[in-house]
Amino acid sequence: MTIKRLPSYFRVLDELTKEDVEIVSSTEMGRRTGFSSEQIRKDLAYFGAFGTRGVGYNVSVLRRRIRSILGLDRTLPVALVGAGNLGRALAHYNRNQQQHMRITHIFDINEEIIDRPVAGIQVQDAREMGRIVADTGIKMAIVAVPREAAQKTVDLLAQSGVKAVLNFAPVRVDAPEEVVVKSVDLTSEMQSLAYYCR
Amino acid sequence: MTIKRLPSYFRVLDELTKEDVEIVSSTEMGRRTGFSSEQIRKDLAYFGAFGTRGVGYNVSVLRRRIRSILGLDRTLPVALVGAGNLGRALAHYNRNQQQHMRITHIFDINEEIIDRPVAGIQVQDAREMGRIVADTGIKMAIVAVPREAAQKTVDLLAQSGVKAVLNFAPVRVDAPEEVVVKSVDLTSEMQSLAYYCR
DNA sequence: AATTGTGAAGATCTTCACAGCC
DNA sequence: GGCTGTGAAGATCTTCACAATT
Repeated sequence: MTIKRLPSYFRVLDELTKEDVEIVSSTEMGRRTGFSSEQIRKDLAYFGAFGTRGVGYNVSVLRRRIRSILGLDRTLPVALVGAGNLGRALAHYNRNQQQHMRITHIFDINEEIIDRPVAGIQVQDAREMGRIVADTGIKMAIVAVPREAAQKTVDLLAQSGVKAVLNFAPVRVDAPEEVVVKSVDLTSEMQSLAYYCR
Repeated sequence: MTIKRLPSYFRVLDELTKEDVEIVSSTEMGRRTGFSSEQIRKDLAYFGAFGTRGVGYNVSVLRRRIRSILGLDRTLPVALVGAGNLGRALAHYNRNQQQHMRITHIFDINEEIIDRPVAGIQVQDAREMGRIVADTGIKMAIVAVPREAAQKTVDLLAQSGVKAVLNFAPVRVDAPEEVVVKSVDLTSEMQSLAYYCR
């Protein structure tokens, strides 16, 4: 709900920081994010009132606050499971993007790519994943394995202490209540868009 | 709303077809998709009643009906714009997946990859995109360009007759009312998941 | 004068509950 | 007896409208 929109606000606040803007109104944030100004005020008020009536929001204060709410004030280590086409693309993408979260471990079962580097990270044997993830205390994982392997992968990750999973396998996966799974199914997205192509 | 869920139903119906199941209840569909049975019945009833009371839904009839609603009874040609890491991964992914929609054109502005093949398709010069998309009547496009180029890319696609866009650039893009844009922002997805990692 | 924060109204989406049909 | 189709109730999400504050 609100959490889903915070990253948009965060991105806009980054833009505004680069533009040396110090104060921003909910209306201007709305113009840049596509959400309504009331929505934005409600969202921000939900975590405590950060604005000044008659003035607006202090960009740097609000940015830091959202960063802290999202837990991005410390760089978050991420495990990537599956180094096929999609997994490798995600690894490269992540390397070129962010500082707030970084893929630090990559796992696969394919003998041919184990020990080889992908985006500067050595691929590790997926059979050791449980131990390594638990030992390093990794809390977030990206699953880019074939659909048949997805449920077992998520089971193992959950068991190893992972709290959030971004799943790219086109299948529904169950997880214990304390683990959040967000699925991105590219085939489904495209199929639903096909509806609008007549 | 309903449209978003149809691809899940479609996938389950494919599974059931492979398992030689002829009749399925909304309860069983719910078990497999994670949606409630009432939800599923409402969704299906919205497009006309396909079930038989006391019995269930005929798998092959329902599958064909959903395929037709989504417009996937003819293979849909798709243009991919941007052949960087992500674009190339999407091209390979699409080649290995589906028959219902196929990437038939790839465009980029990088001279070094124009005319080279990606996933068996020759990359074309993005400066010719408008003409080619309009001439071939392509209605769906995947945008995997840098954020700075996203809005102009969508503008050109919309102008060339595209009706649906799957956008991977991490930025809000505006489009005319008759064009549907669905954005998948991997950074945003990960950032909102970070919230659950404490 | 401008802009936030928020209760109330409105819209949308989901679940409940059961009549209707096989 | 079992399952669909659906109006009504409930829940959730969004917008409206305005008092509070600078």
